[in-house]
Parts: sequence; C-alpha cells; structure tokens
Amino acid sequence: MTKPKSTKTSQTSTSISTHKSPKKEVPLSELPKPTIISPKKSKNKSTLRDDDEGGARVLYWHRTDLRLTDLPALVRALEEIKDIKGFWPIWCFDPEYVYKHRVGLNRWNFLLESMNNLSEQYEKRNDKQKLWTFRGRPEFIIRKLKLDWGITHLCFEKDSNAYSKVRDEKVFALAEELGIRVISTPGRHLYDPDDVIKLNKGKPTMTLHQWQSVTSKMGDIEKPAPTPESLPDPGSIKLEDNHEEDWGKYEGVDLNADVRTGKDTCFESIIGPLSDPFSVPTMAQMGFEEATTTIKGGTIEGHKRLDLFLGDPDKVGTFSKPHSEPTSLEPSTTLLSPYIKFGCIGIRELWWGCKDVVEKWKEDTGGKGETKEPENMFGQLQFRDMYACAEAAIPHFERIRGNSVCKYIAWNLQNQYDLNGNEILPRPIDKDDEESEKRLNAWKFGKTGFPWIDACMRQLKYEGWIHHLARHSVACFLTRGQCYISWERGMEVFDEWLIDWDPASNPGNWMWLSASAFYSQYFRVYGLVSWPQKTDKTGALVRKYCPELKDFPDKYIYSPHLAPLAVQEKAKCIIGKDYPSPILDEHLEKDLCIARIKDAYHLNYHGNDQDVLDGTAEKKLKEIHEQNGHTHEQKKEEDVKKRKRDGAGALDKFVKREKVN
DNA sequence: CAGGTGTTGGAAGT
DNA sequence: ACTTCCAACACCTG
Repeated sequence: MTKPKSTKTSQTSTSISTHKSPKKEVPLSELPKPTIISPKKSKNKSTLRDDDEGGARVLYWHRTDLRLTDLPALVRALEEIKDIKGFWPIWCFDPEYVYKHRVGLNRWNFLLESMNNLSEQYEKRNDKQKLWTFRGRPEFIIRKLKLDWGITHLCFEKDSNAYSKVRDEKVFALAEELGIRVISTPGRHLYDPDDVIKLNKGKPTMTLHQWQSVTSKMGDIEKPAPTPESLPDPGSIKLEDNHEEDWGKYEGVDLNADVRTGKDTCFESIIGPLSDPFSVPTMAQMGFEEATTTIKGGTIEGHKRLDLFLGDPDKVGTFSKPHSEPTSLEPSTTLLSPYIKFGCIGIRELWWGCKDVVEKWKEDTGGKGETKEPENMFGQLQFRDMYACAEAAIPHFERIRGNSVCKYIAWNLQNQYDLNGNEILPRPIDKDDEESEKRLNAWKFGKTGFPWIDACMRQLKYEGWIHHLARHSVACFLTRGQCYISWERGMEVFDEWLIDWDPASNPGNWMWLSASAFYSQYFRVYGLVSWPQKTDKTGALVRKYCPELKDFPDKYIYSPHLAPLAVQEKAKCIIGKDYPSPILDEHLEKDLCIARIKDAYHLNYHGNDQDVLDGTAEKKLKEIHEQNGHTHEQKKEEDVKKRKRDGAGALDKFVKREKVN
C-alpha cells in the first residue's frame, strides 16, 4: 500500500444478521472476529437431543473456501468450540442453484475437482474425515442434520455479496429456530467489506484511492491463518430416515422436481450412491457433459501455481497487469483467479507471499524496475476488494435498473421488467432489434468477423478463462465501443463461461468497460485490429482459436476481410464463406457509440432514477439522439456524404464496407 | 474553481 | 519505449 500504515487498531466486526444475541468476547489470536449468533435459550429446548449437553457437534459448511490453508473461519471454529464430540466439514449442493443459474461446464468441473481435492486434504489429516457432500438446499440439510446428528454449531466463512446474504439470513433464522449456534468469520477479502463500508459511513468505495484511504485506518491485513494439523473425528454418520424417496422432499414436497434435467441422477436423494453416499457427485451424475478446459481445480494445484509465481521474485517485483500481453498463447499473468474464486488458495497467502518475496528481492537486487500500485499484484488484489465493497453496499449492483451508481445509457437489449419490477424471464427475443440480437449471438460464439474478438470469445468458451485485457477488449466491443448492447447481456455470458466468475468483480468490470460506472473516458475505444497488433503482429492466438484463418499472412491476420481475393484463396479461406465478414463497420459504429454515450452523460440519469424505472429516460434519450443526428440511419447518410466529399477512393472503400455489412 | 490525475486508447511523431 | 495531441469525463486536491 502506498499509504503509511497506521498502528494496529482493533477491527470492528459487523453482524449481518438482525438477530439480537449475546456476543461472547474471545481473547484469542490475531484472527478476524467472527459473528456469533446464539440461539435464544428459552426457546426450542424440546427440539434438542438428550445428549446435546455432553459436547459440541460441529458442521463446518464449505462454500467458496475449498482449502485448509489460511482459513480463519475453520481455525476459529476449532479454537472457539470446546469439547467437540463430532466434526463434519460439509458441502450442500443446492439443486435450485445448480439448475437455475448460468454456470458453465468448465466452472462445474473446476468446482468438483476442487471439492475432491479438499476431501483428500481432510483424509490426509484424519482418515475418518472427508468433505461430507449433500445434495439439497442448505436449510433442508441443516434441519435434517440437527435431527439426525444433533448439530450444535454451524461455522462458515462469511460472504458479503447479495446472493450469499439472502442465503445466510435464512440460515441464521433457521439456526435460531433449531437452537444451533452460528459462527460466521470473515476471510474472503483483505478486509471484511462490511467493515470497510461501515467505516466509510455506509457508502461504497468507488475508486481505488477511496478504498485505500478507508482501509489505511483499519490496521494491517491479517497474516495467513495456520493450517490445522489434526482434525476432530466426525460423530455419527447415520441418517435416521432411510426412505430414499423422502430425502429429496421436505414436508412431503419434492423440492427438486422443477429443476430436474432428465439426465441428472444427482438429486434423487440428499446423499450420493449407497456405495459412496457422501461423495462428491460426478459431472455425469449432475447431468452434465464433459468440460473442455485444461485448467485443473484444487487447493494443491492452486498452491503449485502460487509457488510457481512466488518462486520468480523478479516476476513478482515487476508484475504489471496493464503491461502483460493479452495476445500471449501461454497466460502472461498468474492464472490464480480461478483458485481465488473457489478459495483454493487464501487471499492472505497471496498478499503476504508477494510482500515477503518483494521485500527480499529488493534487498537482494536493489529492486530495479519495481512496479507500484495499482499496476502490481497488490493493486490487483485491492481492486478485487474495492469491487466487493461496492457490491456489498449497492443494491442491484448486477443490473442497470435500480442501480444507483450505474449511468443510464439507452443500450440495445436492456433487461426488461414487468409492472411489478420483476424481470421478464425467459428473455423474449427482441423482434424490433434483430440486428442487435444477431450481433450479440455473433459476439458470444466468436463469429463477428473480427478475428481478435472471435479468438478471445472462443478461448473463453473453451478454457473458461481469457486474459484480463482480452476481457476488456471484447467487453468494450460489445458495449461502448461498437455493438451498443447492454452490459447486462455481456455480463451474463461471462457469468456462464468464466471459471473465475466473481459476483462483485464481474458486474463491476462490465460497468467499467461500458463506461457506466468507475470509468468515464468512453471516447477511448480499443481498436479491433490495431490494439492486438501492438503486442503480437503474428496473430498467434487467432491462429490457434480461429484455425480457419491460420494460413493468412500476418498483414491480414486481424483483418482478413481486407485481404485481396488472391490472398484469401491462397490461405484457403474465403471471407464471407469460410469465415464471416465483419458484422459491422468498426469506425462508423465507434463514432456513433461515442456520440450517443455523450448524449447520455449530458442527461445524467442513473439506474435508480424514477425516469429510468418508468421508461421516460429511454424515450427522452432516444429523442435527443434523433435531434443530434445520432441514429444509425442519420450516421450512415452523413458517412456517405462525407466520403463523397473526400473523393472517389474513400467512396470505394465505403461501398466495400457496405457490402461487408 | 482551476488544475492534476486516473491500472490497461489511437495515431503520429521522436 | 517514450511524447504529444486528440476531445473530453469525474474525482480529488489545494
């Protein structure tokens, strides 16, 4: 951090629950303070088992923290709870989540591998242990395990994002009803986002400087939590009710009926096959095809990658995200993001690992060429925290409507809502805007006719990962650069396909790239040809992911539609036949986008303005575009006139362009 | 309220 | 690899 570190102050701990419960002060270690919810003593005594008084039976609920290293929530649970008679690390597969959310095969695959790997880590430390995996909604599983295993404590790593808050509120309420003590401990971020927001008077952090300035008053980032060497045994693993058909039901209702795919066998009961009842499901059991990615999940794999990076002090010391090359065939960055997303590595391991390496590297070598924040790794991690603090403080962060920080721009294909404010789903195809539907589809499946964009999107689908700046390039193209399509639509595709998808960083970066929030220099647009050419004139990534173009000469690799027919024939790839013609005119659409966004900025609406909610803003803005000559038809006419003035050569070029369109 | 800065633009110059 | 200009936004500092 660039800011001077203040002396260590006690970190505040924020309860995300509204329940008023006595909070026990624990004079323990340096670990972040957990939120502890105790059940009301007088109530629900009748639901407790007779042997409850004799010791603690503890569930550690894993969510996106699939590791044993640097896991403050686990360490805290084991230190805090005395007389543990039973300990079960569990995972709950919520069928509604599995089948209703857009999660691609590569991400599922990574998750399952990471779960299996975590289970092995438990077994290594206690051969009676594993990751006890259930198939069912968390509320249902917890209720059942209270009945069957006499659970007294439920512990997990705190999550501050909107989805998790709703889920956890339900669990807090259920735990209170059942007489289960909940211990929720921060650990996913450098600082607990709720603490940062509180210190920032309830406001989100919208710039990195804001975040740095707030957190500079919060003391040092915690050191990595110690890895538990031994773990308590599980208690009973017997489930009382062995009527399999009832396990997927609650109070007679089949909870999973509406989400079954027909191919899945995963959710027929709350546990897996009787041969291995608590096992992690396979892709086949979940009804999924095989994944295509080459990126392997797991805490061991994550630590290998971490060690690889930390083992190269020069790389750590001079790491600069904006100067890493998105065109590189081998990732030019660390590829740690998937492992951070699923908690395969701890964020403090990475932070302090880099700090120690850089410190020593500076001593040894003098630290020539050291990069500073925000370009270096520390800055990257701070940005992740900044987005988390924004997401946690801003309702509807993941969409335009109702989002107070999101500038309103009259994008094509915006999400539509009914009169009650509910999104209309499944989303109807916009018959009035077939052009945008075509553009979105071409973008998603890598058929835009711009090789750089297509290569990136095909890599994204295949690997579940593309370079950060490649994400910028394709996002800019879809939104503020050329296509003028709502960032919500692009965000959804990333949501589905990225292994490292994050509920705060993804919408945050989409708002950034669409100049809707965080960033406002909408006139800076990535070139579709010039930009990738800066770092790779040979188009290696294009040749790999768009193999139909592999025999084009370097000169035309990013713009094959400009190659003479003879060149196309020699490359055995005719544009418009073997590879698509460009779906739009790069420069014409860029000018149009800039002009319309300028109109929108002047009108200055945000997602939560009444005019946006009732549709007035869109109408007004489109009128202004019309007046200013910023509609498609007007712009094309103007373009024709301009080119006529400029002479025959320019006109020829334009006619060619028109044919392409 | 002017002026500097902002992780990652392009084009044309040195 | 660096500078300047392009036309221009929002935030922060003094």
